[in-house]
Amino acid sequence: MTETAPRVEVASRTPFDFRLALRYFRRRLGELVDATDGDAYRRLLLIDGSHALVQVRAADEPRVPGVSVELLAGDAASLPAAAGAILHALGLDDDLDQMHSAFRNDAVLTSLFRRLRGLRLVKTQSAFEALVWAIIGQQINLTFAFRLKSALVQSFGESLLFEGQTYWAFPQPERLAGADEASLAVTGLGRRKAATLVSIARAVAKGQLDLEALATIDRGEAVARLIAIPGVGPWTAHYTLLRGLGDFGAFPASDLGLRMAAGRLYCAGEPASLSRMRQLAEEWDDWRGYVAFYLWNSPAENAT
DNA sequence: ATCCAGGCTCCTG
DNA sequence: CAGGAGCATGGA
Repeated sequence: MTETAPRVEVASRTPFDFRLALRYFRRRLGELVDATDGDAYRRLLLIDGSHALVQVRAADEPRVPGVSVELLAGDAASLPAAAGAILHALGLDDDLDQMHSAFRNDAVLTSLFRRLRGLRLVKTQSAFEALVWAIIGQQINLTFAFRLKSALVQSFGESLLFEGQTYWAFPQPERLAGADEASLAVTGLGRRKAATLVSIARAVAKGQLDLEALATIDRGEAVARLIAIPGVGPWTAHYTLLRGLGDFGAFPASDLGLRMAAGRLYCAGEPASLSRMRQLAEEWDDWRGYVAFYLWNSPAENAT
């Protein structure tokens, strides 16, 4: 079975709590791409065009924080790349100590960091994945957004059957580029989002749009380029930079969930106003996006 | 039917 | 640049 699966240990900076990452992946039932199985996270990656199904668990030795990455299926040669992808996605190199000390005089954030100690910003496997997910999630409730994502994944993503379970990779732009807008709209996306997704997928597939390269330029310029795409606004642009490219200074200030969570911490439960959000973002400075991820993971029932 | 949901666009002051 | 009116598309 899996006893002989190639595997590698990947170390993390401290603090790190794998259970919080797992909880994030489990936040909605029916998630196909980021799969969980008990205490394990499983994901089908495409590495150099071939399938690599990885299983991630907390490191065996709890005194050394990190994860073990096992290759359940695929070419053993792809294990290092897979481990690197997981390291990045789980944010194991993010310097939480630096963030903690930057806000050591901020009682609210210090309490939030303590409550979610070891939580790291979960990144997507590509900027394209974050952008597509953001577009799907615009102005609809999250439950419905997850359903739409599943439909998209099952139509355009590659899959692998392993031990009776089907695992899905997030759709490649090349595949989505060939989609028929009309039939995409039928799945509930709506004409506008369908058109936006297909046009982005085509631009990426043709090499006209290099989303990963946005990480190498000025944030303002990156946002401007994303917003130039019809159907992409500031919220989508910032979400993409944050979750897709790990730009901790990106911040979707208008996000409803953020405004609610910030409201619980700062505004007596009322959703924080946009101007308040901007003010908080100023305080949070280069860590504003990372703080946002903490807020998203700070549900009402956990509020102090 | 009515209001809401992890917005976007266009139009005003 | 801030604030507001439509707009789209299902859910509860």
